[in-house]
Amino acid sequence: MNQKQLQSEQTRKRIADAARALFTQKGYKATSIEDIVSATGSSKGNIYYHFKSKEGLFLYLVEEWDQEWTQNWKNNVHHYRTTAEKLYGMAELLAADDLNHPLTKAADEFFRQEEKTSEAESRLAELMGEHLAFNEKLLQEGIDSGELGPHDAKRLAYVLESLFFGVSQLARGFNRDQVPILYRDAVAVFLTGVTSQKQKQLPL
Amino acid sequence: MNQKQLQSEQTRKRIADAARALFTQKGYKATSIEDIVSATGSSKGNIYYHFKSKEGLFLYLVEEWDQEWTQNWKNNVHHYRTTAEKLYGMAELLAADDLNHPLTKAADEFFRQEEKTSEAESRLAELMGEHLAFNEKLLQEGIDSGELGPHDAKRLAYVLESLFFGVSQLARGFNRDQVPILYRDAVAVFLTGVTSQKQKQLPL
DNA sequence: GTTCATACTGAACGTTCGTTCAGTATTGTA
DNA sequence: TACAATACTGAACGAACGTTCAGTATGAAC
Repeated sequence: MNQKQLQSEQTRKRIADAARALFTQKGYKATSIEDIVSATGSSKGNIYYHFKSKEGLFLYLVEEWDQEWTQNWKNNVHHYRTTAEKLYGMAELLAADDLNHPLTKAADEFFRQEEKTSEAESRLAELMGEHLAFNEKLLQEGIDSGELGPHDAKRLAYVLESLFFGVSQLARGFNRDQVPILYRDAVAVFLTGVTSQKQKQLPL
Repeated sequence: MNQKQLQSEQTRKRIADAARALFTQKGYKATSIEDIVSATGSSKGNIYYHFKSKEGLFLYLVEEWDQEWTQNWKNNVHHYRTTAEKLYGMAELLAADDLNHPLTKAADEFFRQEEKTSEAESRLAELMGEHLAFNEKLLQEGIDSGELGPHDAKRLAYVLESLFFGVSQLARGFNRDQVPILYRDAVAVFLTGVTSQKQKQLPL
């Protein structure tokens, strides 16, 4: 790779990283291109050289989040045996990222505003669906193995998603060391709520 | 009361109601004064005659939400005996209001944007604190009576708040009849998670 | 019927926003 | 060194925003 190509890629990354932090902090609408200019030192035009539009930049970030999260999970999943361990693992990973939940947060705001490309709309819906399917699969495995009670995995997936989403929102106002505690509390309550009667020895 | 005063009050209410629906649907920033003008038929100037500013209007709505919720709760609380019933009751009330959670939703977005009066900021923080205190008190009663296990009520209050907040967000994309199901599922999981071992007969 | 406070209008304002583009700098290529 | 492609700049744009205000309509008070 060229020096030029390398530098270009670094610039692209610098913009993406700054935008990611800003979107997470301030939300989609409240983050302006000017904010990103200030945070990066790049010019306005340069941002539009690297990304098609504000929406395109956001969509790129969401895809990136999704991939990072998937990768991160794959790297760690072999540490966990039971569903309980997996859920606590998820909580830990989510708490560690200060950007928290990869999809549902800024995406939610973006989702409900009217003006957006139908391409962006459908892609986001797709990712959201995949994410819920991931939750459902994890829970279904726990149910099948008898670790969790005979619940409806699809409905539980919504509850779990709600819980994690809510925690990630509430955690924004917390001190850094309180965040993992809230995540763990949440998972503990959830797990006790769904674990089968036969095996009620929870970790922690 | 005069005919004029009455009509003025009706106009004020018409503006407030429309604004409430719009803020809930689209969020704070994405709702423009022009949107409210379109929804009410009132003029821009008239909105500023009745309310100090967009922020003032929003703050008024939050106070109104808070009062309505408190009143609604007081009207219904005598139907519920146990903590479990109270939580299911809360879920039902929240699900019934399509505006859902009175404080945490649009307020969260409003909260994290920088430009806002310090008056608005502190008032919002105050209301949020009261709301968490309400959760905590309810849970503490359950713990004291032995219905719930010996948990930390303050920490549980955060978990419950997260759960309800998450559910209210996720529920936005749902069909009307699915919403109460999600709320009930959430409370069921939460309750099973926190109920003491001695009395594991849950309602539902 | 005249007076007056109240209720309301809508054009205009100053900002801020996302986006564009003509032009410049920098680097790879021949 | 000359040329071309890529990377970047920043002024300028039109649209949208929250807010203001001089002016008008309306019902209450006398």
